[in-house]
Amino acid sequence: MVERTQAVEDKRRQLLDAAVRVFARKGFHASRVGDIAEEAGVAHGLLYHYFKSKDQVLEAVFHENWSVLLARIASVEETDEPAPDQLRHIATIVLRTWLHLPDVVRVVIREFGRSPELAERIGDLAQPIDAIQRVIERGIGRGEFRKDVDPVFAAAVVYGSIDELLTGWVLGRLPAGEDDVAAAERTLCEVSLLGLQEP
Amino acid sequence: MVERTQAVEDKRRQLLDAAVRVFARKGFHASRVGDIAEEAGVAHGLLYHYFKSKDQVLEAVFHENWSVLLARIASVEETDEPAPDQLRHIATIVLRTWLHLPDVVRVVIREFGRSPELAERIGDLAQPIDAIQRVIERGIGRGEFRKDVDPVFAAAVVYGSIDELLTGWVLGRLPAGEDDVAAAERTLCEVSLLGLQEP
Amino acid sequence: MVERTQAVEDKRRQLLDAAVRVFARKGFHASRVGDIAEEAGVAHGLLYHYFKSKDQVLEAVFHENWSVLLARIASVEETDEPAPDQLRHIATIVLRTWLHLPDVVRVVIREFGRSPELAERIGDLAQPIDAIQRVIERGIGRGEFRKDVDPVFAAAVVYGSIDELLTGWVLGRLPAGEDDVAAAERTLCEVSLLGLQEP
Amino acid sequence: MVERTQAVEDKRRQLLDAAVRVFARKGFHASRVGDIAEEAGVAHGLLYHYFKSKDQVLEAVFHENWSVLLARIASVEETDEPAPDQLRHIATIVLRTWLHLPDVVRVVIREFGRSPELAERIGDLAQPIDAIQRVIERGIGRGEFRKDVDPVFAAAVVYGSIDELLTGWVLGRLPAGEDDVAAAERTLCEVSLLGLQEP
DNA sequence: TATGAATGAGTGTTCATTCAT
DNA sequence: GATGAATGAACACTCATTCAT
Repeated sequence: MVERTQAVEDKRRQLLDAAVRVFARKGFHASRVGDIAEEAGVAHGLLYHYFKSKDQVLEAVFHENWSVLLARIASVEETDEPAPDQLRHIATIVLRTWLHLPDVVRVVIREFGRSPELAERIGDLAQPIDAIQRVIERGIGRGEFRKDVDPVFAAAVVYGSIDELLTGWVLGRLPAGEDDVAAAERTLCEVSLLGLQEP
Repeated sequence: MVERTQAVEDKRRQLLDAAVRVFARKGFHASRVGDIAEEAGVAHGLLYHYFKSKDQVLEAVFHENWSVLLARIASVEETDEPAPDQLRHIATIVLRTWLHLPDVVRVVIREFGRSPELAERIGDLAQPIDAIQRVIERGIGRGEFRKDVDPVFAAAVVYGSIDELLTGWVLGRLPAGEDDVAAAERTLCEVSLLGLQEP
Repeated sequence: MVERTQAVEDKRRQLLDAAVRVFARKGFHASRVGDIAEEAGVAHGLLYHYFKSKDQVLEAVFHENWSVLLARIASVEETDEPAPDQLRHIATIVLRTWLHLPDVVRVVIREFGRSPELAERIGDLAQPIDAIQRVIERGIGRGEFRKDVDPVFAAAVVYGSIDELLTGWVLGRLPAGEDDVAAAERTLCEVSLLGLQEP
Repeated sequence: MVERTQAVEDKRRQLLDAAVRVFARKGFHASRVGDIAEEAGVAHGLLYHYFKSKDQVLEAVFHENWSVLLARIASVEETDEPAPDQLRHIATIVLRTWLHLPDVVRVVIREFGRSPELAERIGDLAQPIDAIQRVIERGIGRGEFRKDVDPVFAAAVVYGSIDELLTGWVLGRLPAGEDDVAAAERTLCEVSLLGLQEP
């Protein structure tokens, strides 16, 4: 029984991974249900045993891949590190995802984050921003960041920087090798973090 | 002849403005050609006298609205102001657009900037980033910015911040009134610019 | 303008008539939208300019063909003829439709009258029965029919007889020529009407 | 072996009864094979051990429920009662089925009797009509019915009345309690039978 | 016997685009 | 220029049926 459920779970995952690859390659709208099935090596009808609709596949891609990242961000928050270090860690976590799961990043960058419709269906979307905001607020409270910045806008500024680096890699307009990711990380921290700290 | 051209131009503009409103409201994919025509008060067939396709309407929306902004950014570059001031001005120009042309911003944020396909068709997309990069490079050269930041990534970081603020307004997750725009501007400059300058 | 509307109306009718023929031949469920379009000699997409859906075509078939018959039945009711004559006329009107519009009868018999779903969407369905019931009630009131029959059930009995004759013709289990229709009419009246009258 | 066959027969019956309930509730076309299996509490694949196809289930519903009724009608024919009494008995048998097996009646009324396709596959369909016709012919021969009615059409008329009463109950447009069935029976006999007899 | 994963043919509907008027 | 009827490619989704286990 457990094995059976396991097999089912494996197949689901197989479909989902195929979907990630296809969405990453062609974009969600241009991807047909048949493309996903073909990529997974199954008949397209099977997809509907595991997912309610093409839209739901996209949601699952998000939930079942991004949630890992969100959990790691949350665990950073629970640390008692100084706020600048926490921010640095969050940035690292997000940026390094590009190296581990480039296709997932491609899909997330392209399909999520700009669509009001998706944002409504998926509550988790803004979570990284919210986490950043909380860290900044804590940093201000502890005197680690200057008191005259608005945490709401500052969070957007920091998150936007991270997001844009990923976007640059996804769209191929930024160098995207391992060293480049490290360099981007450094630049990000130098600019955003120093900007947040007392001069 | 001139009148004729003027009338043609007017009608074209009328359709384009209708398209902006419709795209802003429903998103490009969910907008039907008939919706645009209806919004403009004409038959949908007429759209094809002025545009080759629905895609081309989207491109025109970009070119004919965003180009003004790009021109103003370019004119900032020609100034001999200090680099930090230039950056500040660029940020102001982009952010204030939210107050003047919110629908255009909605469309640009939602439809451009994440699509490799569009990016290929529209070369101008990255122009604000490029301008920012040039300003940063100039600033470094003049000793106004620190020498140890990578201008390429730094430009992405700065542009990402601007972009995310607009996105926050478009998606309604940031306060978007006139005062808020001013506050966002301030926060952006404090964080990004100070981060760029020598400590 | 009127001509234009006329042309549109004509085309709609052309589609509707094609639909009647196709539905009569294959039944509604087995008929594809493409069959109707092909029968009408147009592209299948055009059907959706005139009708909202395949279901709506079926409803239109009913409304725009059966309503004539219902009107004629209603006009019989307004006569001051004796009730038996009125019943006879109603029966004649319905039965003769087989000769004038056999395909319409085929569709009505096969698709309507047994489907609770359709009955809900189309209120007119029971109208012939209701008319018959009113005539019987009037006949009883005037002493033309015996007082001891229940008009509700009697109406069902009379209408059922008519309906079954049409069904017999549609299904080919009754002789269906012109003379046969006349003979059926006679039999129907002899049996049902005499049964209703005082012995 | 007998036990095995019995168990098999039981399961088959269990599926068939489930099918009757489901078809009665949603209609044949709207019923999925999975619905039947779910109603029976088994996996849908199992259905194909007992029936060749969904269509065949419907046929079995008919044969294995309606045949009882046909047998009883046949036994009435073998009686040497007067023809009017025989007709009365046939009517009673059919109408009372509504009280005993309402779901079967629902399915039979809705799915059989109007479909040429089914009529071809199931020869028994017209049997009640044929029986009625034979009784009428016998009645005419014995002088119990008038000689001037056409037995073919008269049979249709009588059967149509019965059929319409059932339909009225199935569709909820006639009162359907026990007393109502009795009243309908009375009305039917008064109208149809008296109409058949010599005035 | 029983399960339910897997298949894939089948279809209604949408909508960008064309073009006769 | 302006209209909107006409076209037809494209596509998500359903579901009866099969079959390995």
